[in-house]
Amino acid sequence: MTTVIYGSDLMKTVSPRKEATHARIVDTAARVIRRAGYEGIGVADIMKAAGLTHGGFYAHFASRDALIVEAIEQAGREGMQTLMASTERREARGSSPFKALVSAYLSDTHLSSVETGCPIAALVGEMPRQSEAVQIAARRRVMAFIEMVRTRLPADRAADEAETIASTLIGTLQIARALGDTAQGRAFLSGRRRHLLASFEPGED
Amino acid sequence: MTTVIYGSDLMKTVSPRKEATHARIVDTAARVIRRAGYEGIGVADIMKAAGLTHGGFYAHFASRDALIVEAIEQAGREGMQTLMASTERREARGSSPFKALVSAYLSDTHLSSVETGCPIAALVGEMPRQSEAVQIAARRRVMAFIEMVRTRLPADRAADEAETIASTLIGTLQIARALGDTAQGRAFLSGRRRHLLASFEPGED
DNA sequence: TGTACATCAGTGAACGCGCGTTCACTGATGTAC
DNA sequence: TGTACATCAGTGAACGCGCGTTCACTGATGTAC
Repeated sequence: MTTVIYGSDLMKTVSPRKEATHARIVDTAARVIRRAGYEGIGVADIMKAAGLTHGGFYAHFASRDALIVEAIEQAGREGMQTLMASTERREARGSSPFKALVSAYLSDTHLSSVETGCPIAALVGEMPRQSEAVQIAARRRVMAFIEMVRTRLPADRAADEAETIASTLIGTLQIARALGDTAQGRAFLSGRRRHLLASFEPGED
Repeated sequence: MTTVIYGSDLMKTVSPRKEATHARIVDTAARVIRRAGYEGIGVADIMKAAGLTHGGFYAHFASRDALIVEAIEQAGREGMQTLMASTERREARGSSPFKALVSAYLSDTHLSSVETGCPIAALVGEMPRQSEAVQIAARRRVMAFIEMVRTRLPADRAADEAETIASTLIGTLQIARALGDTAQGRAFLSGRRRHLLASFEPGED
């Protein structure tokens, strides 16, 4: 009778070399999964992109699904960091926290950089079709995103507006990307950006 | 030198029986594609579900991709009809056109019925990865949805608000579905529904 | 410091399977006289 | 109305291919004395 804790490294010591390789595979997968989707992430392709052969995969992960779980967590962390960096640059230039967030999320840069951008916008539609373990990891990312939006809401807004704003941001980016990284997609995005910034905090900044 | 018009039946007469079979395959595909995604739609599975064997497929479609194009068009028509029916029932009970639309789109019924619901919410995230022909068909559905929202906007709202509302509706439904057809997903959905209905047309109806 | 051995990360061939597509065919339906 | 033939919708075996996974192996790194 043993207790198994998924994703934990309890009772196992891993060499620094193996740890680095593992991180390299996950980093690669975190990029590929956003570009190509849950079904576009193949074991052999990922390993090749990480400079390895496919046979070694199962020394690092119990299954393809286990990699996907780690890839989502990594993509979530990385996407949030990138977004925060972009948001803070805008704040430094004088935007309010909320406006900085909206214009960072709905920026042309974010439109083009699917691989390094928000994994929720890239993957939310496919989430209901994933295994339970993957869904749990993905839901955590959704909740984290909503909480981040909440911390940046203007003071006069009700806290439960965060969920609606989060939905709007994600839906808008997805539609803009569906229209293409073209004049049409960029026009859609900038129209929504202007409109959202104007409807919140009117007359300010 | 001949002019080929894709998707057209020009110069070809098709028997009523074959036409009916064709429609049956497309109907099946339009449901499966919303549930299982672009990659979840397999030639053999679709044919089996339509009561046929897979070999006959290519008498009806030039390729799997050609089926997908027709499936999107069918899903778009069907999803829009279903939504309009549900919206009009709400109008008949006294809702404004806009409120009726929002509460129909963000209804618990729509949350559960992926197979017969809005194909944009089901598929928009995968659109950028599709063939050009599929993307064109899908973009047309997106534009049609936005135009439908526009016709139902409250009189005091700027016409360009339709794009933002459409994005919010689609993003909200997707996130609710990602949270699951459970208490959590339904709570998310009803919270957004209430919030949206309150923020538009405040004090009315 | 040097030798002998154990451990371990990564290799590459092989597996079974399901996919999209092709094609020779069959049996039912439609047409000509 | 009946017969002979042509057309045509759908069948089912077969194809080449790429997938996730397994496994015996190799060569490099670490450890003991």
